Amino acid sequence: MPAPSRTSLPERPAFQRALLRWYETHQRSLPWRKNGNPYRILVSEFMLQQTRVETVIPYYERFLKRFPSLRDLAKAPLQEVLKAWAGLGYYARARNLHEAAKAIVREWGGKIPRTKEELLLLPGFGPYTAGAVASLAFHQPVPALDGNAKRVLGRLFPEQCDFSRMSAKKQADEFLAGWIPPRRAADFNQALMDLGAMVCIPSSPRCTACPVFRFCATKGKIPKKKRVVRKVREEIWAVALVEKDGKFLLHRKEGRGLLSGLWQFPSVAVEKNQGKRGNSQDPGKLLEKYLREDFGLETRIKTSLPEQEHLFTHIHALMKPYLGSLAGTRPSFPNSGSLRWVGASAFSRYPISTAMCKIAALVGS
DNA sequence: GTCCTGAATC
DNA sequence: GATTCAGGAC
Repeated sequence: MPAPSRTSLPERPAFQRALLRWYETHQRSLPWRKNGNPYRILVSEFMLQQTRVETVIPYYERFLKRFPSLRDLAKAPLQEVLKAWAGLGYYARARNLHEAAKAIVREWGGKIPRTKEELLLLPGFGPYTAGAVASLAFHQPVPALDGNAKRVLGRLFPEQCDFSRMSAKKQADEFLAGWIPPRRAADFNQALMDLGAMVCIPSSPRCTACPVFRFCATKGKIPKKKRVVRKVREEIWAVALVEKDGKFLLHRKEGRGLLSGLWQFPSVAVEKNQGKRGNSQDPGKLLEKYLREDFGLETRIKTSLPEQEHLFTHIHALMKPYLGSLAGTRPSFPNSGSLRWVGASAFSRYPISTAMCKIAALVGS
């Protein structure tokens, strides 16, 4: 393969010195940076996928108290892991982290693999997370390009690191590999990310505070970011608050889709174009039908409660909550694995999404 | 395309 | 109050 282009680029040692010197005095003080513990770094990197530092910190602290070691995490039930994750979003990350911990115990004797290639084989590890753990925890000289670092490189070296081009992604990775000081890989990668977070910010970068301004090709000129037009679909969810003796029916969502593994009040999607040609779309009736067919429960859905809205990346959900009760003469009282009667004060013992917490709040929690 | 949430900004 | 933004893996 051709060597990365090194023509018309700054002296690497000078660039590295400038960046590392800045990092020594300006680095962010983050809980997972305190003692270089690979497990703590691994947990933080999973939480930091698609999630901002300030959001992660309280979850991180609680998670580490609950699962102090990789083996603690590996032997815990998924439900416990999800409970510690509830509210943080992107719950596949929690599943992947749990699966990865189990795989590391099973296949690596509980020792986190040290190389990017080995880490990439584990669930939930993509190029960034594998590079981050390999470099930050094990000081391997490999790239770890998060959104911040990509923006920094895209501005510093737009020719070599044009991340708008798909084909250039690999090229940029190889380019960066040649710039990592072999003995300071962790500091160098973190310096790029911190620079992106604090100085080379998305809009109005603070170029006067930049330690590598003299190496920068664009001098803060913001490259036009491609507008990501994502289409959001509107959904209406009928949500059943079935009450019995002060307890409510909770249901664990199965599968691998949206909010799977988390507990919710039994819900069904309602067609939007209701009312036309009498296609029975009364939310209450739909819920009764759903509860009867899927859980064998005869219920009476009654009062409607105030609608709640929740916005996901790709779904704009309007939740219509209804109070209901059991109707059958037989006391059907399912407390199976995925169906429970739970008092409002005990909701917090279950992993419940932020969306469903809005519903839970209606009946006091 | 699917998967989430909270903060920033209009 | 509604929209945008920020952040990776599969």
